[in-house]
Amino acid sequence: MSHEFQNDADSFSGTASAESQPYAEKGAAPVDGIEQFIEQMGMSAQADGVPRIAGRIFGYFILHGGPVSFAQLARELKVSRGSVSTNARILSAIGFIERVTKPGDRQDYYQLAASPYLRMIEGYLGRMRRMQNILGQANENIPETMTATRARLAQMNHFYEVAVKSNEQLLKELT
Amino acid sequence: MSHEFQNDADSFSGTASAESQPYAEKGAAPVDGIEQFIEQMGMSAQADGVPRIAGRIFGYFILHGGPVSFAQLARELKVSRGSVSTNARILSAIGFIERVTKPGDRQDYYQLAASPYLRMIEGYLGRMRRMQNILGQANENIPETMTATRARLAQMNHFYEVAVKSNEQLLKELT
DNA sequence: TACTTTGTTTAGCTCAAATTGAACGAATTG
DNA sequence: CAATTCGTTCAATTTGAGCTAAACAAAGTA
Repeated sequence: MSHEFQNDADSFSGTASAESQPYAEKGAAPVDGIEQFIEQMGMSAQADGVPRIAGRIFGYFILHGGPVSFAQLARELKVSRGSVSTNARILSAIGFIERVTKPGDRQDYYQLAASPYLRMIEGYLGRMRRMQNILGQANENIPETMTATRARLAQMNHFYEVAVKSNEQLLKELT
Repeated sequence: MSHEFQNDADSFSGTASAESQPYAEKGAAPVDGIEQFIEQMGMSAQADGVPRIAGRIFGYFILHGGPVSFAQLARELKVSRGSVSTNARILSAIGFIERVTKPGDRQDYYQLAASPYLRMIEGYLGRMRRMQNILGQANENIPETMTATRARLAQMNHFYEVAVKSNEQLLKELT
């Protein structure tokens, strides 16, 4: 096995090994670091406008890393297959996780992407450039006569230019 | 007047000066750069998980800058006083706008804050530190034996450390 | 004191997005 | 070919948040 996750290599919670469920029972509060982390990632995601389940899945992969089957995700996170389907697709579209195949296994497997954090920065950059776009339009459409307004827009644009450069730099550093 | 906004110094849309309403009539699409910018800021905010009206108010202030009365905001953006109340409070809590008073005037006035963009970065920093917090907890609660997991968490933490430093640097640059 | 103006708060409506569950099609296996 | 298994999709439900309108409190003004 490529990772040393618990004695049960296929599962956090040992669902496969019968009765004992050290955490994640019912709708109870997180009972240990694992559950807690996953849950916090969910909350965090939600706060950032991302579906909570996507956050939980991402959290799960940060902890687990290695290839995890679609079914296992649904089982361990206790969500419907539908949710796993959509949210895993979201995550892999962003580039946080990626699909992998196991020869002779029909199931879908996912694993943590190589550098999910770079994608995070790329996300920021995307939003900033979108803002610069809006500013560009404003610059075209707002009359010359409104000099103070145009000055503020220019200032705002300047901010984004510096910020974009800074994050591009950061991206390089982390590569 | 401290700003050269249209001939009507108190209003974008000249509501005060009777019938003409060059833009912003009914629920119609934006008809010029001003309206368009405000609306795009609203959409942008919404996409970032911020109430749309907060975004529109912020957009309004980027364009207008100067002290604007509470009532005027509600009137020109065509939103309820309740919405103005809550959203202006949000924006001033973040530090994007600030309340000012006019002697002998009971109304609330708001104006664009001195450096709203710095606050934006501070916002990023806050979220990143919150993530580092979560990672700190995980580091405490996750058993030593799960070395690969802990390695991934450490890597994640490293990312945030670098990112935080980078943004602190950016903050300095812009000050 | 009655009346107006101003901002906040609260209850309720609306709307969008998340999540589920079931139906479905594709692939596999017996 | 039946019977499973798997992932996607779609309809329905739930949830939550934004927004409004109305009630309200505070602070003038007549």
